[in-house]
Amino acid sequence: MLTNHNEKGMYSFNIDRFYQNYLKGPKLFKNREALEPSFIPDELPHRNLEIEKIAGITACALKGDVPPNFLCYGMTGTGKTATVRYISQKLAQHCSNKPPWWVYINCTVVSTPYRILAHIYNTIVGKEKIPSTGLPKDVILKKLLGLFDQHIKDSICFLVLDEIDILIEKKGGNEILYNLTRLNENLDQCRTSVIGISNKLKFMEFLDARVTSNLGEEEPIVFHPYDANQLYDILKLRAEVAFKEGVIDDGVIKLCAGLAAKEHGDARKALQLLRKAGEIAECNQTKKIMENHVEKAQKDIDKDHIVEYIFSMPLQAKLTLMAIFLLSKFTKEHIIITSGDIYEVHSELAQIIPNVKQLTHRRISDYINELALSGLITAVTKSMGHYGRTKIVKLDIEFNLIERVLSQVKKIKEYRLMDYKPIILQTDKVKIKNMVFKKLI
DNA sequence: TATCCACAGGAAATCAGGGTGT
DNA sequence: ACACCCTGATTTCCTGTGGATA
Repeated sequence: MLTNHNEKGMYSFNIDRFYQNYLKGPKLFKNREALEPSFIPDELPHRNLEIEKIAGITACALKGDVPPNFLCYGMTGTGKTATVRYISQKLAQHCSNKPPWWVYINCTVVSTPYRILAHIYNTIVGKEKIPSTGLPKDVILKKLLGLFDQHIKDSICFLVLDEIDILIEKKGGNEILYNLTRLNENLDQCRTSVIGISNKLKFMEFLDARVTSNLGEEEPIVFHPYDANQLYDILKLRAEVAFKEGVIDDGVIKLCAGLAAKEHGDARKALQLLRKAGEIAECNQTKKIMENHVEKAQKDIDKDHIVEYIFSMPLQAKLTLMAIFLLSKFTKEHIIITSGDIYEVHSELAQIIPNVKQLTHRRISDYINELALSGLITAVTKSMGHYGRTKIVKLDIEFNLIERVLSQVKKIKEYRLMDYKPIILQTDKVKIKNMVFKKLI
């Protein structure tokens, strides 16, 4: 990422010269898409066992029979989605009559029962026929059944539910899965089959017994993380497609593979690393991708994730983070920040910005948990004995980075919150409490 | 040893904002 | 205009709790 100049205007970036030089520089990429997560290569190394199993389960679709529902487990970047997509391509190639339909549903994006039904319907029709809200669920289900029989006559439709675990956490999740897994009972002309893809191995425990029996007809297929050597093979193949000849050495690919292997063998991450390294090298106008580009890429990716994540949070979550930031900013010693403090400061901030509601303890508590889950902060519940039970919160990423990101948030900039000193910190309340707490810890 | 603090965090209710069909 | 639907954010109500202190 290129640095923007800040409000003090010390650094200014000449975009025209940058583009001119960039165009003059060497071109490293041949086919950048090959490093995208959506890209399906001609072969998937080290997933033979999984491919074999899924092919076995789904083969009967070729003869017009209904494949059983099944599940794929494995951590992010272990090739679950890619394998399923790969199978779908191959199946279509070998189908003599009507190839099966495939509807992909990413449950992080399409995350409610209503929207899943609407998404399936709209995908099959190819148009936005069902509105984003408004109709009763059972009405849509009926419409969908009608559509299946009409539109997919004498064929099979695979419903792929990616990140299916997200669904279970929400209310109505079990119900929609139950409905989807027994669609066939209400269909005459067409048959459906559900493929669930999950990151969490434990998610079956949260399923209803009725759903488990529908979905667990087959042994789940487990995708194990890649090791460094396997990641190397994957990267090597993709790099050959993505980069021009001689642009990247084996050593650099090995480095990417090694770094990604440390993070539970995530192939998606490895590919991202490789692409970013290529982009950095291209920006630097070097002819080859070097190891230092990979190192820089690694740092950039981490930072980009953080920045992107913070920007994507709702305003109230940003203000909660802001409260934590201010608490750590205005206290010289290493102070102990509790959920109570955060609530107080957040309330102050909410009063400064018009049309921002002051939230309850309960809600702030949830936001703190979300921030902790995302890795921006650490929050540990601790009992202070007579002084009650609370959460002790600590910022977990670079102070400067948080400062930089938060200061770009519109409302925070508009109301000059970066320099705001919370009233609670102007009293001795926090200080006194901290003296007691420090002794206890 | 009972007490009591300052919350944690689950469950259900409520509200607002998007929509529908009649 | 009206009754009703779905969703996401938040509130309300609630019970639970670790351990210093009286």
